[in-house]
Amino acid sequence: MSNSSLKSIAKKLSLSESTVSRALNDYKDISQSTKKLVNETVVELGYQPNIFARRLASGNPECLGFVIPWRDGQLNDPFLGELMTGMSTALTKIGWDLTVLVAKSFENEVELFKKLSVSKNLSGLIISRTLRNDERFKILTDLKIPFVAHGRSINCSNSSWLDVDNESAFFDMTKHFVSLGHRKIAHICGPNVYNFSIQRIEGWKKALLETGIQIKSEFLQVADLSFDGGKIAMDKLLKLKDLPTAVSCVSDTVAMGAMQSMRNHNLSPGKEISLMGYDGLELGAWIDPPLSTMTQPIQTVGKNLAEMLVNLVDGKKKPSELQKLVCANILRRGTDNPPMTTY
Amino acid sequence: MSNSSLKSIAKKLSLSESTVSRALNDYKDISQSTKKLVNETVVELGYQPNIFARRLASGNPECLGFVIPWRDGQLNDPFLGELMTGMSTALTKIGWDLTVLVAKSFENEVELFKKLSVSKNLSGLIISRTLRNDERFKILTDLKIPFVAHGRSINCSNSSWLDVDNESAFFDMTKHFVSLGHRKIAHICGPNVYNFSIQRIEGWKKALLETGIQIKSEFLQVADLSFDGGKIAMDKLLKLKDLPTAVSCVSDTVAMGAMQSMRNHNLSPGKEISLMGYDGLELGAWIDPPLSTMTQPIQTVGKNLAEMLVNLVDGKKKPSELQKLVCANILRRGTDNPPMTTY
DNA sequence: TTTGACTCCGAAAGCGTTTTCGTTGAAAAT
DNA sequence: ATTTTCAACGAAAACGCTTTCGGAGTCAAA
Repeated sequence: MSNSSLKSIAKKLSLSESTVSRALNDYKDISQSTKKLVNETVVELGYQPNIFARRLASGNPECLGFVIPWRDGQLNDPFLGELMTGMSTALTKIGWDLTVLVAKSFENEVELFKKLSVSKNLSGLIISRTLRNDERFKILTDLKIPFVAHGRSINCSNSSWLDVDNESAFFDMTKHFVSLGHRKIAHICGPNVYNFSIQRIEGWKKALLETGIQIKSEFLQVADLSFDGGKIAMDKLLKLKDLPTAVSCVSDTVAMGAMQSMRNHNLSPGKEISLMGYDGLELGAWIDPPLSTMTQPIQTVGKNLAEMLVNLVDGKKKPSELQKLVCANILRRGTDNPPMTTY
Repeated sequence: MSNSSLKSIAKKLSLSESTVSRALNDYKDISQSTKKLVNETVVELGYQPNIFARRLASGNPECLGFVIPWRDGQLNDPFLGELMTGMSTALTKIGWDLTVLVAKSFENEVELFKKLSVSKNLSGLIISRTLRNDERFKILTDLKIPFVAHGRSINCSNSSWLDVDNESAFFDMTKHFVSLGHRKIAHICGPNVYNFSIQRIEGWKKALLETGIQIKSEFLQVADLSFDGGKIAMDKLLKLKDLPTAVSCVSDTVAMGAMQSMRNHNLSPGKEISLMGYDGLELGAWIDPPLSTMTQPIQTVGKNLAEMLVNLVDGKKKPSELQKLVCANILRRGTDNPPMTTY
């Protein structure tokens, strides 16, 4: 039971090991009847292949690496669990493994890539937190390491990626404010090193443009992707003579900082000024008032990322053929309301 | 460079592969001089061993599995990233891998254990979210799978674990309230299926006992480990004729629910009633007023967990010799203050 | 009848390590 | 001078699977 090998199955069926192996791997030069026979004895003996022998012989590590994002020291990504669960469930189905890698810095990450390219311990890599101009795309491509990125970059057209449609998400959010009656809609964006920052700004702008609202440059504030960043940015907005009635925030964290700033100015979030975040953090529901936001199906994203990478490794698809955009959805909680005075 | 093997090193040094292998593994029947020579050519050729060949031959997977906690559907554990980073950094040092496993249910988890015990793909397991009476301890022991638990259980004395000293943490928290002048100190605990719930209650009780404060049963409220759970529990506390002046909460999440309840009753958290959470969630600092809490060094915990398991796998220690208690520290933010009226 | 095509399977050579066991030569002991 | 000891290394068999190649057998086409 515990130590069943190809040999034991072969002996039991009076077949050769190679036939059994090819039967298990669904080779076409094995008859259906023996395949059936082999599969039956496999379950009977509780056979599980030795993955290390298989990986050694086949040259395929059957193992995907997920590079834990390190930037900003913001390791406490609440989505990691869900994301990795999605990946893992997709992989266990086909008997592959998911291993995690950490890089403490950019240099560290590149060094890790180089090591991997010679050791070939991993079939492919999933990277995340992509930058506007992310060198990793070129580096990994040059090193011939198959990878798919969670997020896009300026130079990702020949690579494989999965991303949220940031632009349409913030287009939708802004349009939502418009439909509530808002006309003075500000946006707190993130640092422009991040690709999604730029795209989210674009979505906001596009919605205003389409609605015929003039884009006022003072209504666009850059913030660090942190609570304090959001607070500082909102402070600036509140110094304007002509205040916005709604604020679209690049992330929930930033939005919560913005809410803090509003309270400091004796304003009630969602009352004098509406606001929305992005990410769908659960904790946004725990504050008062609960933060409206936008969500995405993280677990599905993880599953897709893994599946895309497997297809890439198997050579079934080219990187440029594996690009996927998913949608975010508005989650109304409490901070998106009609303006108090209509203009 | 890319395809250097033991053979290439052996050829270059006019040694046999076996000698090179033993030199690399620091066998004592290899002279210091050749060891030095081998190690030099290793860096020169950029040699990296094929881990699959090594794992096949040695029979040691050199790979640890981390079972992602699934209970409560509460996958969004903000600590996962840090925890796994700690584990991974400890493992990369010795060339081991960390792979993640997910189980959707208890049955699913047991099934996974059984598979692992025959496939032997992993050297050992790290489990977390331990229950008061956690069957996994016995199951894994019976299956002879080396493991270390993040958290204790009633039957863990012969197993390896690492846990926070929950009792002294809540002892400290309660004593802290006492030193601020509080005498009416309630505790919102978690479901008693969790081991830490019981221990935290003990800490609270012990501190009251030592201070000579009578323990009132109505000052102990059970709550689900969620925002809503905390809210409901606090609602009950606020129905008492004799209100507490301080509330010790089993977790930050619960504490935030409690704060919501207080606001609903027109009470300001940290003013009429002080309260503290536990976990050190960053977001506790983002709300108003910022939540006082207790923290622990998660990354170190992850590192320790991995190191303990490696020692266990190597057979250097017995499970019962690998048990570690770490301390949590008070983090004052804003909700722990002296009582408004002294008694 | 011969040739060819096709199906199904076995033999055997890997994959790159580890590890046991035996051997060699030199130094130490007798 | 002979034996014993010991340090340092090589030979070779594993580890359990994959994959190429060729061969046997069957059947239809020539």
